[in-house]
Amino acid sequence: MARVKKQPPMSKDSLLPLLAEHVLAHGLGQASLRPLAKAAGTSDRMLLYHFGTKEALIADLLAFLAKAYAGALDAAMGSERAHTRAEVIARILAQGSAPQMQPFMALWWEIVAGCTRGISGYQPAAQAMMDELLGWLEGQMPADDPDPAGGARYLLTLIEGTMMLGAIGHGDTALQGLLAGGLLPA
Amino acid sequence: MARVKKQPPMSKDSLLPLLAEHVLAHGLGQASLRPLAKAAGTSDRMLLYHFGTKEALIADLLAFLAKAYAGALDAAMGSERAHTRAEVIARILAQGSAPQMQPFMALWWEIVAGCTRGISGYQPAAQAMMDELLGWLEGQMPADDPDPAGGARYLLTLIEGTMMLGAIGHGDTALQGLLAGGLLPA
DNA sequence: AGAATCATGTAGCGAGTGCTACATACGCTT
DNA sequence: AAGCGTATGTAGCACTCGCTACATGATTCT
Repeated sequence: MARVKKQPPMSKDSLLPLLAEHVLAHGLGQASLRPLAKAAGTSDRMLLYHFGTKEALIADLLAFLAKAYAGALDAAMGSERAHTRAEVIARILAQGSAPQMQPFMALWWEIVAGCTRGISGYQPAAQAMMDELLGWLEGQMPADDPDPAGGARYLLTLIEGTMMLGAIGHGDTALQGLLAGGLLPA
Repeated sequence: MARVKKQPPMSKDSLLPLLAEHVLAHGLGQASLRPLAKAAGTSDRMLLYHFGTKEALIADLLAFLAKAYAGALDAAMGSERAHTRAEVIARILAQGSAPQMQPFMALWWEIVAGCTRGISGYQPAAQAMMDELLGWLEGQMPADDPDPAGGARYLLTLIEGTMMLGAIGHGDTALQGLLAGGLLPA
């Protein structure tokens, strides 16, 4: 008789992608155990069995999302360097508004808000994501840039400011600023 | 017989400052009716009586907070202009980390997150606050600045990026960036 | 004075929350 | 085969959530 392996054994590793998908789609703030469990095809009971606590689950989930973000960045990143700082900015802004990055952007501000409230697990994830982005930026800096490390940090600051202004519907303001700073082609 | 005016008549206007205080102290995400009511010395019943709905209450509250933020900015702002863009940045960063601004900063990221999730009432409040800050910045630009309007937007973008990186514990990164951009004294 | 409107208190509803107790099936070791 | 630890289902607890029904003082209008 064909033995049916009813369940491939369900572990943190098998659950996290499904949980991440749900959180990316529906937000971190409203994520409660039962909807999360439903999205992962299991029960709240099982989530707590595997993660111990909702708090621990969220912490694990954020760490997973940070890794997922790194992967998405890798996938979206072009390999050849840019020639000017303006070109770097243009690329990353284009990439930041790409559809597959949109859920991450929505999640990002929830994570930042969580950081300021001191919720455990948020800050490490946020820092990991920023480290990743900064690393990518450094790799993208023009070969002849006089100060690639400082320049990358400068651009990162501008980019994050632009993203925030975009999030609240002030994107024009940021673009005008970048223009005035000579960081966008006129 | 001395007639006791038991209650000065409790209206939206009298409630909002107390509600705002509670939200600034404890965060917007966790704000639920009963704790809010307790902070305002009344009951959830009465909050709904005056505001109709929690959603309406939050919208009113955000509008009130935007005005309060404008007031706090006015109070904190020096009247004389700066002489260089770097000086403008230094002033606003100092002012942004002032103690009386701290609760607003904590609240700010919750509002941004709410904007990205499309929650009603968040975006107008966020835009009002940014308009206020941008207005202040324009007034602070050096008198001999070649492009005060564009420059203010450029600085605003940098400042908001710096604030965000500071919020997640990446403040050093932003400062190094500003340094590399020539916007901080070395 | 009587009536109507406003303001407030008490009590509760139905839904959702994180989490737990208990029972029980499965697979492995001995 | 016996026993045992791991994985899972069922039920529920105590609590909070936004909100509402109902009653009742207080104020104002006619």
